[in-house]
Amino acid sequence: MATKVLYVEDELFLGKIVQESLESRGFEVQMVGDGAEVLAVFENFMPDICLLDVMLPNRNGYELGEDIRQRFPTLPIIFLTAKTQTEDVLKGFTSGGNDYIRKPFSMEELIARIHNLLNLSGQNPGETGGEQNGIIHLGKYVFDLRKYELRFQAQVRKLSHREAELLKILADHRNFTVERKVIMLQIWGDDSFFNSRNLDVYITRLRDYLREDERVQIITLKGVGYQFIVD
Amino acid sequence: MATKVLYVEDELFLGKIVQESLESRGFEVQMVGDGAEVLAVFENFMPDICLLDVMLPNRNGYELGEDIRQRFPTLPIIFLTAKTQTEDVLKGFTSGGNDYIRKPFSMEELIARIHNLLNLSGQNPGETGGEQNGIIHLGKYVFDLRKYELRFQAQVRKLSHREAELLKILADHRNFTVERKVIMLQIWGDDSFFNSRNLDVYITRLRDYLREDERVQIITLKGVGYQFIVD
DNA sequence: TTGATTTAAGGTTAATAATGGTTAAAGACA
DNA sequence: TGTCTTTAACCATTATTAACCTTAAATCAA
Repeated sequence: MATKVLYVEDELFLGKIVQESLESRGFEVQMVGDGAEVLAVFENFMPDICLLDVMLPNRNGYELGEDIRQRFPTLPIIFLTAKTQTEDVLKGFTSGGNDYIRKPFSMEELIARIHNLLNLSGQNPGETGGEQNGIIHLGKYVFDLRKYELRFQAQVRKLSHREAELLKILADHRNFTVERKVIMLQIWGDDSFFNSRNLDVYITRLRDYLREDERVQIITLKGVGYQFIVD
Repeated sequence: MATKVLYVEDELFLGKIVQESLESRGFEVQMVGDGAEVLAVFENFMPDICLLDVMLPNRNGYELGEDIRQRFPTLPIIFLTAKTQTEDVLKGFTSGGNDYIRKPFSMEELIARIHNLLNLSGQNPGETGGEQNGIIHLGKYVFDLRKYELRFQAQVRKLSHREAELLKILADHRNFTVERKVIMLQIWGDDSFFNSRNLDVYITRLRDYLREDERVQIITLKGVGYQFIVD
């Protein structure tokens, strides 16, 4: 499922360029030219993230941001500010959005910031952590489900079947508790393994593989199971 | 008015468990065991959200999802996928639902995702204080619920599962009274522990951990419970 | 009513039990 | 053979129990 972007922009020419550029990267973009129409759009387009130009014809972008924030408290918002905006306005908006970008901006920067925000609010649904075509983003790591590869920067580590199974289960439930017995049943499917130390061995290995990014952690809930934390 | 959930599930045993669990949290649940009957149900039960098992006897859950989506474009849909589902099927469903959860899932996760999609705010009562993204500020301390970390200035203390559970209960009720038996039931869930000194041991530990800021205190109400005071 | 005494609840610390972590070696499989 | 999985042995951490100590409320005597 593509990440949905609501993009509020009155300069249609710039808007089209940004929209197409985002779409070419796999985002689903809904562009709105008039600030007054925005809240109506939410009726049939629930975005994963909002991009708001602060200079809008009918309403101030910051006000709009506050309205959105009130209705959807966890929805990430990025403000786009013209470089003529004064610092005072910037200061004033500290309450509102999650990020802002000065125009003119590069698409690289915009996309990086979108990814950043979507990865940070880790409890959003599904692919917020980034699953697409069997690719799961886990902090600075990339886990390729099909190839059983765990990539970090330039290095690629081939995972074994068991390693991959376990990592997949953890990743599927990231930021939630997975009971030990659930993992056991899913991987070994057998009660007789319940006193084996097998799972522990693989947990140790994954922790070792994931050591480079401390925002990725496997937390033990003794007597219960594990929690795979990904910021 | 209770949130209405339409739950399509052919495994009746699992279904009953999930249904009762949801009902115990205040949801109104209509369970349907046969995919072919689903659209008829909408005649007299208009849900706020749909839970669809993708492996159904008469129809594919994804098809069903598309039908529902067509008739009710904004109705949130969560797919429940069995572990045997292949990745291809997952890829195929990109058009459909708003979220998916792999079986087996925890009720916590299911409920969190339902809340998330419906934008229902706090599933935990009493978090009016400074909680955001699982971060609770307690005087000069910062308690990270997800990472089980208690931070004070530069130092970070990893909490164990029990320590974190207890601190969370106290923090959720900060500046109010929590009865001893409430804590006991929530953490140990068992009357037989009522004469154990277990809770006292953990209270001692938390007091020790929280010693640095005297505006944070755990006060004993003898014969009743505790009061977690945070200025 | 006041202060001493009793008593039950909780505090503290150490010991024990249970669970998980780590590492290496043995077994299984291709 | 070489790689992956499992087992085993040992270590570390966490949870629970136990023993003993402290405190606050309740009771009782004057």
